[in-house]
Amino acid sequence: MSKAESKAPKATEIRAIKGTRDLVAPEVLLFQEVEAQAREVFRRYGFEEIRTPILEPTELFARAVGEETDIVGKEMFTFLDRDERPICLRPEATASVARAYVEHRLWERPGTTKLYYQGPMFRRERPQKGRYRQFSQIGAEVLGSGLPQVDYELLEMLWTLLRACGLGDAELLLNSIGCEADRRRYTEALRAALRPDIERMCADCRRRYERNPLRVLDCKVEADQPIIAALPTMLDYLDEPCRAHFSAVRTMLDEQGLPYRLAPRLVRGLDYYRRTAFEFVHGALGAQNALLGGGRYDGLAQALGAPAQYSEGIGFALGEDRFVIAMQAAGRASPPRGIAAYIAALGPELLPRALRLARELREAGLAVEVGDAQRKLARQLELAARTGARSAVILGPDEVAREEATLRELGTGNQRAVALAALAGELAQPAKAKP
RNA sequence: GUGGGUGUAGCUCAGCUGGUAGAGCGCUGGAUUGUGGCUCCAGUGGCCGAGGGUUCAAAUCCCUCCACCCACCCCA
Repeated sequence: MSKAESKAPKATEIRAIKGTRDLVAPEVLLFQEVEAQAREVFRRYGFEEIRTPILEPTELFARAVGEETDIVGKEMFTFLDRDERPICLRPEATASVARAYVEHRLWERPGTTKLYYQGPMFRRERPQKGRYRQFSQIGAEVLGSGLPQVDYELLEMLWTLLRACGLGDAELLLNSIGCEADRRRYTEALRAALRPDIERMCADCRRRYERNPLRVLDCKVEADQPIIAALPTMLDYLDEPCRAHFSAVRTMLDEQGLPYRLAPRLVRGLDYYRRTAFEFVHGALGAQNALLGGGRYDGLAQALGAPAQYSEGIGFALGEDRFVIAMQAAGRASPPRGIAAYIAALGPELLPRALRLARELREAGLAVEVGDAQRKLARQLELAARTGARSAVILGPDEVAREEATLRELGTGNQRAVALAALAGELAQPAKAKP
């Protein structure tokens, strides 16, 4: 290459779009881990997977999540399709699941509908720790039952999942935000209680006072706290059915010994929530401390076209990106690569034999890596050790002449001659012994 | 959308009051012929985020822009 060429201006590097990122090892292994644990736990609780489109009509979220919410109002990636219809990248999946529930009349199938999902969601917010414009959620929804026991079982399932992932030290915050009428009465009560003090509160609270007084409750400004502490609590405004429902859920949690903290100030941001609302928080997450949130949304399915008697629902969404941060903070290590054997052939003329051996071992179910046969043995062994292989299979002219290989355990350095035909069996042993 | 912080080799960072760049790790090769994780040696690699200004001279001072991070709002 000439100097002129090397000095040519470099094309500007193409980079991932703001708020999106590439996930590679070791991080991606933890994502796989959460997903695997979730699948297993969900299976035990009778959930089946649903895969809904990433693209949806914008209208769906406007109707289900609420026109006035931040998510719909300013955070959706929405655009006009070629036929001029507004479509968007889904900002969450509960609305999609409810849409599918209605579209396929899933209530006509026997039993309660229990569905889980996993996949990317999109919100156009300013990125920060644990918050991305494309992020992954795992969630589950129970549709067609309003029994308190369903709420209880869902929370129990979540505790199981958290523990399986090493996050048993998370905290469950629990509240009931009542039904629509309760919320209206409470909102009025809040406004009335705030009226004398509102001028002394922070600018955000003054704005919330107008738009959504419930939000005043989770204001973090120190000076406002005494005022907030004196405000009436939602729980005093629940009507009898809502109060009974909430009390039944709490009784079950107490009976079964599952911990939670009553959080009368916990408010959910999406319009469709009713009654039970919850959040699991974890200390490792900085400002975005919600690992997972959810609640009951009776009536959502009806708003999308389901018959009233089948429109009860409850679900949650778990932020995988945040979950993984918490797992790392909890010292959860990524699982090792698990290469069973690294084949080191000595010289290019032995490469075909090495490839054949690798093929046989792989057919036997073993993870195998083949080294560069032109490199000297020391180098190949070094790479073998550093890629995390459990053992090296040395294939030199001497060994091959006897239809053998030298099997070297990389942890201990012990090695011995093994017949090529017996290698698969030998390599499979330690894997079985592993916990 | 608003605030604050940071931008120097692939990564983590040094470069004081201006004189066109360094370390550690990594990567490549070597320390006699087939044995790694240690050590030693050598090599590789940077228009010092971009553009403009001040100056004899700028990674270092000034301005603008951009990117990333953190926080607010809100949420998973």
